[in-house]
Amino acid sequence: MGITKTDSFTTTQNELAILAKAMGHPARIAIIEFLLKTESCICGDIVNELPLAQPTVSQHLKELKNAGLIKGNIEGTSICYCINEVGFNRLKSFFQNINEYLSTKECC
Amino acid sequence: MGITKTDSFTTTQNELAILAKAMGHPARIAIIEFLLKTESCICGDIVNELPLAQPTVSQHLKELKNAGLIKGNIEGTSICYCINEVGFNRLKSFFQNINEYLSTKECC
DNA sequence: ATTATTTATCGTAATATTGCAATATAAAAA
DNA sequence: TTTTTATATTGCAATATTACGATAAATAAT
Repeated sequence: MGITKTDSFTTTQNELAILAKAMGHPARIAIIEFLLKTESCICGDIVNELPLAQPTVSQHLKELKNAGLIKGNIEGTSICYCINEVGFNRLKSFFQNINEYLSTKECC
Repeated sequence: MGITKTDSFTTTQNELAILAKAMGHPARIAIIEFLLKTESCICGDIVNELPLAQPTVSQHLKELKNAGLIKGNIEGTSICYCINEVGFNRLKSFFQNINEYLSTKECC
C-alpha cells in the first residue's frame, strides 16, 4: 500500500509523528541548525549553505513549515525563515516526558 | 531519485535524522507509548494493542530497533521489547538544546 | 517597460515506505 | 516427533519521498 492508517491512531499520535517525521531528514536537521546558529535566516542563505539544489531546499522548507517547525516572513523579494517555537516545544516536552518516565521504571 | 544524499551531511545530522524518522509514524509513536505505560512488553501484546497486522507491527518494531530506540530480549518463544534509553536521551538532549538556545534569541 | 533577483511550483525519474497475505523459523508443549 | 505458539521474512501492490531541471511568479532595480 504505502499509505499510513492515520484514522487508526489518535490526533496526538499523528501530530507528534508529523513533527518527528519533518525532522527525519538530514537536510532538514541542517536547516534547523543553520537557523539556530546564524542571525540571518534568508532563504537564499539556506540554499547556499546546503549541498542541494534550490528547488529541493524550497521543498524541505515547505515541509518544515507545514509541520509547524519554522515560519516564513516575506521581506521584499526574499523570505526570512525562522524557527517556530510551538513545534519545538511540543517535541521537547514529548521527549522530556519519556525520559522522566524512564527514570522511574525498570525494564527488561 | 528518492534517495537521500547522506554523504553530503554530517554524521550527527544523519544520526539525528534516523532517530527522528523512526518516530515519524503514528504506529511507532503508539508502540513507544504502549511500552511506557505497560509493564509487559511482549511483542504479542503490542500486536494486539495496535490496529495493524502482525507483519506490519513486526516491521515497525524492526525500524525502532534499528534506529536504537528499543531493545528486544528473547524470552522463550516470545520477545520482550523495551525502550532503549540511549536513543531517547539523544533526542531529548537535541530538542532541549534547541529550546534553550531559542530562549536567548529573538527571531523574525 | 525591461531586466535582474529571489523563491515557488511543475513534471518526472529513482527510490523508499506502508501494509498485508503467505510463508518461514524457532522454541515450547503434547 | 508432531503440533502449537510466537515472531520474522518474503513478495508485492499502492503510495510517498527525494532530487532536480525547467519554468512560473512576484518584487526590485535599471
